[in-house]
Amino acid sequence: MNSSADALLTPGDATDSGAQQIREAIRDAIVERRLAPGTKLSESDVGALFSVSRTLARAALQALSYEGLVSVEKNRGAFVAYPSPEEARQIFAARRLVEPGILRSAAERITAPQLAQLRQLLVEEGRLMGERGQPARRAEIKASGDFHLMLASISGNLIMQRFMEELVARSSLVIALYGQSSASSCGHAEHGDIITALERKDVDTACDLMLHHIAHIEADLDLRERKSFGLKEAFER
Amino acid sequence: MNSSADALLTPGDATDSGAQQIREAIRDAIVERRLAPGTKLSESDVGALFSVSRTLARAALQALSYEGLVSVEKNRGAFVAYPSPEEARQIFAARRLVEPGILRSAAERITAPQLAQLRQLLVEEGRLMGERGQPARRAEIKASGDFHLMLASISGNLIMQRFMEELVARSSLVIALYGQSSASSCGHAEHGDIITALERKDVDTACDLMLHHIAHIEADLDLRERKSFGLKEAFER
DNA sequence: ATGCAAAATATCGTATACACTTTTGGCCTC
DNA sequence: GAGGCCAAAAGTGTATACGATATTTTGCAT
Repeated sequence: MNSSADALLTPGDATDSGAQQIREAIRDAIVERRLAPGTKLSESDVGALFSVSRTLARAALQALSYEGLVSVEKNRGAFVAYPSPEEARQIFAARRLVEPGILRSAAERITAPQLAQLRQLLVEEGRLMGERGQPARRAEIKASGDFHLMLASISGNLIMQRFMEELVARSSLVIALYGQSSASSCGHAEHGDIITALERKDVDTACDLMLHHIAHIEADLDLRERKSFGLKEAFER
Repeated sequence: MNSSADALLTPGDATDSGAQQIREAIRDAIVERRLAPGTKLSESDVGALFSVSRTLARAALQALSYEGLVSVEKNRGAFVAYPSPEEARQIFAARRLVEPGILRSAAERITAPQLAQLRQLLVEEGRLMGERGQPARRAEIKASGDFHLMLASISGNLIMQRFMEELVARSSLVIALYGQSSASSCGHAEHGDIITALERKDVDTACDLMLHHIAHIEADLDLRERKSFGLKEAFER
C-alpha cells in the first residue's frame, strides 16, 4: 500500500511469462502450418527448442491440448492435433451455430472506426491474395481468420471471443489438412459482402452471407476418410 | 466411430490421471458452492489436500483457469473465480447466443429414449426441489445445469458440448454469487415446457421457451456493483 | 504514536531428479 | 526363417529443490 500508482499500469494478462509465450509460439506454428498435424511434440525437444525445462514445455502443451490444437495421450506424448473429418464437421457446425449470433451482437455495437478497421483487414487480405507461394497462402488463412476474430472482438463478449479464437485456430488446422484448392480466395469477396451489408445495417443479409460463407469454406474441403493413415504417412515421409 | 447411444459420458480425454481427477474434484466443489468465490487456492494446500505434489495441484489449477473457474495471478496465486457483473452478463449473453442453436441441433437428432432420459432428469430435479436446505439447493443448481448439458450432448457436437459445460459451470458460479431467491425453481417448469415442445417437434416454440428460460434466470440475479469488496472481505475474515 | 523502510516469511516460478510406462532392438526358441 | 520373449533405452508422470517475487512483520526515526 505504499509507493506510487503502478497498480494501474501492469499489463496483468500474463499468467505465466514463459509457458504462455511458448504456447503462443507453438500455436502460431500450428495455425500457420509450419507444424504438420500428427507431428510428435516431445517435451524434451520443445523445451530444448525454447531453452526452458520440460516443466514449461509440458505446461504449454497442456494448455494447447485444452484448445484442441494438440492431443496428449497418456504415457505416449503430445502430438499436433489431427482432426478427424467428423471433428472437422463439428468445428464448422459450431461456427455456423455461433457466428450469426456474434455477427448480430457485433452489428449492434459496431462503430465507424471499427468498420474502417474491418475494411483495412480486407485490403490486407486482398494484398496477400495477390502474392504467390506457400507463405502467402499461410498468411492468407491467418488473415481470413482475423476477420472473423475481429467481428467477435467487436461483439464485446470476451467469452465468445475466446471461443471463436479456438474455433478459428482449429479451422485453420482443418483447412490446412483437408483444403483442396485456394479455399480462402473465394472467401475474400464474401468477407467484403458481409462488411457491405453491415454498413447498410442489413443484419439479416449479413447473417445469411456469413452462413453461406462458412458453408463455402466447408464445401471446399475434402472430408473423405483418410483417418489415421496420414499419421503413419507423416512419419514415413 | 459413433456409438450413438452415449448420453452423459465424460469425454475421454484423460490426459493425466492425477491432475484431471483433482480438476474435477475442485470443479465440482466450486460448482456446488462448497468453495466460495474469491477463496485462495494455494498450490501447497491443494496438493496437501489431495496428497499430491505441488506439480499436480498447479496443473489442475491451470486447467481450471482455462475454464474460467479460477483466476491465477502472477506471483499471487490462484483464487476461485469471482465473476464481475459484466462477466456474468457476458456468460448469459453467450448462453442466449448458443443454446437455441444447440436446441435445434438436438431436436434434429433426438430419439425416444433420449427424450425419456430428459424426462427422468426432470423428475430428479423436481424431487430435489421438494427438499429443503442448502445441500438440496446446490444439487438443484447442478441438476438444472445437467438439463442443458444433456441437450448439448444430444446435439452430438462435442465442441459445443464442451463449451456448454464451461458455460453451465460458470453460470452456477454466477447464480451462487448473485442469485437472489429460489432462482432455479421457476426454471423447473420451463424445462418441462421445453421438453413438451420438443416432444411435439415444435422446435421454434422450444427455442422461444429456452430464450425466456435463460432470461428468467438472468432476471433473478442481482447484478449490482459490489466490486472487489468481497475479495478483501474474504482475506480479512 | 505513526509512518516508512528493511528484513523475514510465505508462496509462486522454474529447474532438476527419480520412478514408471512404453517402445525398440536383440536373442532365444520353435 | 519367423515369431515371441526379455532387456535396454527413451520418454512421460510425478516429486522435490532452489531461486524469485510479493506480502507481512518488525524496528527505527520523526
